[in-house]
Amino acid sequence: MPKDTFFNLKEEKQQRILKAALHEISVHGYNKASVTRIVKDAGIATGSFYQYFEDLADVFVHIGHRAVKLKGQYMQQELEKTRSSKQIDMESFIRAMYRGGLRFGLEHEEYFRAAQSFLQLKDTELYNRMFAGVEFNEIYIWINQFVGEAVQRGELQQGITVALFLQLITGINTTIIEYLIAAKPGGEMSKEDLETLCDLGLHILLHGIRNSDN
Amino acid sequence: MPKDTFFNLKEEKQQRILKAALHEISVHGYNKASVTRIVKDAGIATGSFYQYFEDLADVFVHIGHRAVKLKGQYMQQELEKTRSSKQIDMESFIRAMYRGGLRFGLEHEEYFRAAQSFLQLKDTELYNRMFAGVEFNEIYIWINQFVGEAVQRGELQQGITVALFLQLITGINTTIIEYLIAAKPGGEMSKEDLETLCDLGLHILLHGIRNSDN
Amino acid sequence: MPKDTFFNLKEEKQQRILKAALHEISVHGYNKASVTRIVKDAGIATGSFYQYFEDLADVFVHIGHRAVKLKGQYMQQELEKTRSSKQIDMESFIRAMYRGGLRFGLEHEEYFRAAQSFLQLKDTELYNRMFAGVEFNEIYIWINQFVGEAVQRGELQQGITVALFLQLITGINTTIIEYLIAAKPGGEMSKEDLETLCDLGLHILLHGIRNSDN
Amino acid sequence: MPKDTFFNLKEEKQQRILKAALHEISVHGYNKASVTRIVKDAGIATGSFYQYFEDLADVFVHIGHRAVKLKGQYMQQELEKTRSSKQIDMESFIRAMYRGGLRFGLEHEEYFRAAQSFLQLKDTELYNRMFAGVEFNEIYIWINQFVGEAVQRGELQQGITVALFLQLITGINTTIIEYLIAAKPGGEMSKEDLETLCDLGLHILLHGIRNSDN
DNA sequence: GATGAATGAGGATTCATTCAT
DNA sequence: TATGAATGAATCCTCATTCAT
Repeated sequence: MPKDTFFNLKEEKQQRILKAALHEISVHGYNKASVTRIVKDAGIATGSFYQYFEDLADVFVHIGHRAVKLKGQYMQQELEKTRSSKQIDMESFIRAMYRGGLRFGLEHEEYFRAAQSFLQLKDTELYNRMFAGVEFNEIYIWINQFVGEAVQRGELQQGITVALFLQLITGINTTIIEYLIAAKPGGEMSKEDLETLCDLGLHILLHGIRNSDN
Repeated sequence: MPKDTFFNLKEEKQQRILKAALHEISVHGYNKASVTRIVKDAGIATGSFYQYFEDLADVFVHIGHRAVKLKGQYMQQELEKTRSSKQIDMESFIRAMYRGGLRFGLEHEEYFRAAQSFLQLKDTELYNRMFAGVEFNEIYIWINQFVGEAVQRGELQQGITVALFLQLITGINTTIIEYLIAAKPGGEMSKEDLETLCDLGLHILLHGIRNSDN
Repeated sequence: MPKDTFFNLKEEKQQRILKAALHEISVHGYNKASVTRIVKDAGIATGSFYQYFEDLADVFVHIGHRAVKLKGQYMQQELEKTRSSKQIDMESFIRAMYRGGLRFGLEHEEYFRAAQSFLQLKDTELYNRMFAGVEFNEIYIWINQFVGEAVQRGELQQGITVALFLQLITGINTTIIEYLIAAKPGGEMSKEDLETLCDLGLHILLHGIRNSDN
Repeated sequence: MPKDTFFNLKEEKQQRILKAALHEISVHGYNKASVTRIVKDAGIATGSFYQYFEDLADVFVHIGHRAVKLKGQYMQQELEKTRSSKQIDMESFIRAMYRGGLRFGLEHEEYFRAAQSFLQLKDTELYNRMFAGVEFNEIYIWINQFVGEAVQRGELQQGITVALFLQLITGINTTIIEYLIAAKPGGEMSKEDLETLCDLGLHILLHGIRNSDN
């Protein structure tokens, strides 16, 4: 966790530094990220960096936590749009998870990239440090509960667990986001097409990849 | 591309070197891969390495190509199982793509890991070098054609392109493989459960994540 | 020399700071001593440190001076035990020098360690700064005079100068102290053995290392 | 221990590097020694240094071992001068130890300084690494045996152990050497005075510091 | 006087790549 | 062709010292 000295900084400076660090990971990945570039980008001295953070891993874990939290907020927002009715049905739930994840990825490409990089760390000590306790965030607890019950009631395909459920949604999510990002540079995809594409992922989650109208 | 000197080596030595390089990427990821470790593992001199390859990227691109080719073979095999009838229907096709990819990942975990690492490189010069021309492999040409036609006939969900179609299959594939690999150490999953899980991915591709029997 | 600001501090705070600095040198040696650790240990701010002292060397010189002065006091005390008779003979004198030094080292291990560290600095600018003027302390003036006269009267081995005389006593002293300190942890040496050992150094100074009874 | 790559170097280069490292320690002490200065002084690349040695400590341990060995040789030489008679008496033995140590210090001032620096490390892991096994050198085994027997026969002052015996000789030795080195710059001490001074230490070891003719 | 954030030169160490043998 | 020593820029990180508050 960042040291107190970091949190004592003026908000603007904190943001500047985090932005530089986030940018660094999103571009070079966690493994090739460089303190030197971060401090140059943030306009601070090398020594300062180490007065704010224990080491490189420290900032990254912090950024990871922010990413998880932020994505959680996006998902929560989407959930709230539907929660007018007390009971939330599975389809609405999946839609909220998916849409939240999608908006998060599209509106925060750098966080999305960083998160992708972190996921590569699987099985490392840092990965555990990063995601330890994360599942105990408000929203994630709720998700766990909801999906867990659905699994028990047999509302989901045989074999799906809570973990796998989320991974599948995230997987489709990621695929669509990557595709959209890749498409952007060459022609700025029309609003319509974008909308179609977003719905596509959701549709696949709900009905499979085939067009069953056929 | 590896230099001629590499291909002139005895088959066994070539394999030894590639195996070492593959192992290195699969363990440390492309970014942290080290020439030093590779040559030590392969039992060759540092200098020799540079007589076989332009540089580190060179081996990696080569390995990437092998991975793509190998995966293509797995998919082809699956296709051939169904191709008894001249006409192949969409469901059989999807099943073949999916099963091929799944078997590839499970039987060649190191290639799978390496490939995951390469996918992280998106937008880099190396990524382009790696995947340039790949789509012109025999099987991939055929896939392109088949899917292309299906898209035009509207057999797939609105908005799906050839590229996206493959990415989606690969995405689900990857999610399932990761899940299986992660599950292994803690309890050796029964044959049955494994089978169920494999089918699950396929089912999702075909019918969505919900249990529509409900 | 410490700045006035230092001497204006409450006695207790001065002591706290000096104690921290002394501890630091005694543990890490002059070369690896760290301002950071000192201020943390003393419970003051980094900036304060530089309001009290010119720099790190400044505290150290100060501590060195205190060590010299303190050791002088121990020697003086021992001298006074014998000075009942106006005339002090050479043997009594040597005994006093030796015993004073020994007690100083054993009762103030940290000062002893620090002093050892300082002696390593020979030929450096700091060393000169440290020991410049030291010989003009009350007791040292007297010693100089006494030994000087003894040298002139030929009461000491040919070739001995005042400086060498003191260095030799200190040398034996140090050897014995180091030996005692090293012996402590493994078995708590009996009072008797300790006494024997202390006398041993003195005996060597007076009669050589051999047992001349033989 | 230095790596093979180091010992494979041309003798001249090995010497150049060791000389640079030795010089570095003798001037700055072990604690402030800098790889950068060493490589610059030796005229090699930073990277090369780490192809020869594990790390800084590695060279230093090596140099320490050389110092111990070299000093042993000096003592052995002196012993051999006397060993015409089969039996060697205690006085001749002490003289040999003392003279050997003295010549070593005077003819190899840098090794002497380095050794002084190493002795400061007492109680550190490096110290143990440095001196582990050293006592098992040919000459030191012999010394141990000889002194051990003398102690048992009561030929030495009550309370002296083998370890203490050597420390005392070394202590006097060091004092004299330091004094001589300090005296040099201001006037190059006459051959005679130097001789006198050397004998002085020996005399003290044998008969104490007083002139007992008086 | 007191504080503690800011600084940046300097520390050890790594590693892809070259090159002489 | 095979070798492995040589290179040096780049890595992360430390720490005495300054300075604005």
